[in-house]
Amino acid sequence: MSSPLTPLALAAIALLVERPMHPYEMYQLLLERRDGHVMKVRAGSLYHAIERLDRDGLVTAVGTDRAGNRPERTTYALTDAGRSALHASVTEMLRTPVNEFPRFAVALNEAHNLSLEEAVVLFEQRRTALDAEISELTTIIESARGRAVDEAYWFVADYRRTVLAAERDWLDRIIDRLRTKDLTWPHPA
Amino acid sequence: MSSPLTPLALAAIALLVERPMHPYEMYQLLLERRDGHVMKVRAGSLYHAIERLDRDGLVTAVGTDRAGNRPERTTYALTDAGRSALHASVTEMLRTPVNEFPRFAVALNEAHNLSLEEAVVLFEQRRTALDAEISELTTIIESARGRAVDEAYWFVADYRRTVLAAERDWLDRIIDRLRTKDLTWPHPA
DNA sequence: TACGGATTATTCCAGCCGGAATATATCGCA
DNA sequence: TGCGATATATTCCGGCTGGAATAATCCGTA
Repeated sequence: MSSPLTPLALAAIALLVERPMHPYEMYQLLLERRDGHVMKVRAGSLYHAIERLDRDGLVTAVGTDRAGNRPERTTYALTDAGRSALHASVTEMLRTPVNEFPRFAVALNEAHNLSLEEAVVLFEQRRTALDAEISELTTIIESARGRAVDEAYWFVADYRRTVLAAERDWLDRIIDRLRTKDLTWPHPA
Repeated sequence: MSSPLTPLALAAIALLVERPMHPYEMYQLLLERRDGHVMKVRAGSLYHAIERLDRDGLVTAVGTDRAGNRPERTTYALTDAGRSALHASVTEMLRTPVNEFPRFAVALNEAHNLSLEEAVVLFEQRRTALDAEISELTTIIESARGRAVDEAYWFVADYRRTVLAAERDWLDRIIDRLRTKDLTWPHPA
């Protein structure tokens, strides 16, 4: 019926599987659980996402409460349609790879606008930055292992690390081949 | 001054390095050169992008011509500011890795909402689809090699293939571990 | 030569995102 | 007890994307 759920919409629905809550509570939980590593978590976007879910009948307002004179908080609950949408979305997103056009590929495609020397330096800098990210992910993974968390809750970190490591290794090969002039480069700009 | 160039804006500027042209001509060239493999090429977005580049002084209208009674076509040329912006953007995009939050990672993060059996099937289907994409990329690479094109013009395909292969290998390991129950899965929904 | 379909070329609109603005309440501390 | 800083909670607005609408011309063909 509707287009596939946006990441934030999916996350919101997944939280409502646990229990009804209001948007700001979801926002806090997403930050606490470090979902920011996997998607962009912005309060503004979250409110918009929930508004759409409500409009489309995937969640429903179950009441408002008010603490002090703060704005009313609307509590939302999951509907059956929402539960199906979660299942359908996750299924589809796992099953089908889609090219999401990473910016790095765009840059590679235009890299010939730079000189070979410039490119080598930039590739080296990227390589270093990737190593740092990979280390961070390793720390996260070790910590989760230590706390004996079910692997299904953190294997996304292992996935990310694997892919980043592959990019780093590719960069290493390219840098080496650029240095030895094994890889031909067009006349610099 | 302005925020980093969008992929389409970058591509437009890169085309104007060759010679001045009008938007539709850029659009055709982008399709011809298969830039659609690296970014989303939509005519509507391209016109918007060029409008912004013009507003920001990175390109400038150098005249209009008219063939028959068709709408006037405005030809654009690159400015010095545009040339610098191209260089700066490519430099920055090559140098600094940014997490772009791939949808697959989002789905992995919510995969525990499915049963282990469902997940295995979906992972297998994804694995198969990835193999097909990898083959396609290999064909493209072989063809470019055969035509002795400078490698800098197609190494983005090699990059994509490398990353996809890493994802496939990761999936293979996960599928195997799920089958042998080596990887623990939370109580299914 | 009349017609339909593809090509050429651009504009428009609705949707999503995200930074900023807004407004109140609470807490630490001097 | 008064003050600023931070947390709570939501709304707003501007920007980018992309599908659809629009419109004229060209081309093949019957």
